[in-house]
Amino acid sequence: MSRNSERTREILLQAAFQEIYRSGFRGADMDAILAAAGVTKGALYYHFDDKEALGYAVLDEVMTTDLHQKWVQPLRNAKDPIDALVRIVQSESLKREDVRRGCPLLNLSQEMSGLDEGFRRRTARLFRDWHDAVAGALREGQKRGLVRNDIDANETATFLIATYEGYVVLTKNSQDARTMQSGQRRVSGHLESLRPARGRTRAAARG
Amino acid sequence: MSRNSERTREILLQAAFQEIYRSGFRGADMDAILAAAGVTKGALYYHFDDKEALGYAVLDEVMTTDLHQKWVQPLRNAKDPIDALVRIVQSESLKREDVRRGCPLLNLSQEMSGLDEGFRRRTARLFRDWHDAVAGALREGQKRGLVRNDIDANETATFLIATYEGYVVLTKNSQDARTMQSGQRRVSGHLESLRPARGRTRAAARG
DNA sequence: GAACGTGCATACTAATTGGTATGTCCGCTG
DNA sequence: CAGCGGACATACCAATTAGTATGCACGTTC
Repeated sequence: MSRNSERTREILLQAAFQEIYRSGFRGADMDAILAAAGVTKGALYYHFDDKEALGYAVLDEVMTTDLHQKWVQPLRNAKDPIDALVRIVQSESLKREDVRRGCPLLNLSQEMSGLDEGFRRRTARLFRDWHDAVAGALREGQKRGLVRNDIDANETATFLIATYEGYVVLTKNSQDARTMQSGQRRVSGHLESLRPARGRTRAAARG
Repeated sequence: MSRNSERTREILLQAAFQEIYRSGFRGADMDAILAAAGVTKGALYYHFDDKEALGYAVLDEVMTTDLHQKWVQPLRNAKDPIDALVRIVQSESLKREDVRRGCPLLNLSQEMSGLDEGFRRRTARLFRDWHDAVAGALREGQKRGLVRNDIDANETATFLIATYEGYVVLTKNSQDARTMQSGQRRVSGHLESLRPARGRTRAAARG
């Protein structure tokens, strides 16, 4: 039954993602993953060579998919990129559990990027995908006159992601959703400031 | 020999800080700390009850001191708070090793704040000290006409720290100092924009 | 100078945990 | 229907590592 095999693998990946999200990669307990997945070690080590390979697969498959669903796809062909960005930022969950656990990508990057080059390359790729989705949307908006032309799309995308993630970090620490709300207002406000000055002005000072 | 006792304790704290900075708290190897400190287990467990107590002491003493030296003291009685803030931001090390390891406080907060309330309270206290130092400097600058009055010192301080730390996170992941340089320009630029509009404004950020 | 407590060294314990070796069910193929 | 390999389950191993038990040097005190 090769079909159940794929299903088992997927269940393991999801369980591994949750466990890693809870405890970090090094703190993730293989037995806890197995218990959550409802399988045993034989199944896990049949599908994955070792813990590292499982972690890599979680990044390559689960977290890549989540990032694309949350950021890449909504920005691709968005009617107005700034509207779309504001919508995504405002949709950030403020539930206690989500606030306390923070951003899965940030967590994993922060924990592993200095220790394991395989993890670093993968998290870097996801951050780049994220950055490229935002920067591409901004550039597309510039072409269509929806975004000011005097800003650098790449630098602005990095700034937006840095600020956003910075607030996620502070919120995870304070465990106070108001920190994140403040961040949402700030980032949304900055996004609004990227709209072209309605009326005239096409050539502003280039920073 | 009570004097050597204090010295041993301090050496242990410094070694523990370095090891935790390298490997995280849970990844920190007690034996590695002992080797670096040049003492043995008897000494460590004489001064600290367990690993958790050692971690708490590192936060309460080593990291608190570092934060105060880098942020709190330079901002206390600074001639111009914005000048002082820009100076601190620009002084961030761009050396490969420092870039790769990121911010000690952020690392520890990120790793432990969701898992251990003792760690969370301590990192939250440090973030609050940091925030209060920045916000206090901004408020003092407002009183003295060196900072715009139409900004909220608390919200601005949180924004500055979030953005700064966000760039640190991205830099740690990309391992490219240019990311941090971009962040320094952005944060410095924002700091300059906080000066009161007085006649001509908009001093450019120093490259 | 003998007792004593501080400050530390050494050797050991025990639990956690990633990984392996082996067995087995079962559907498919020849 | 024989047997063969894919897809697991079970039991075990071995290394790491936080923590403990004990011993001892040495200066201080009475």
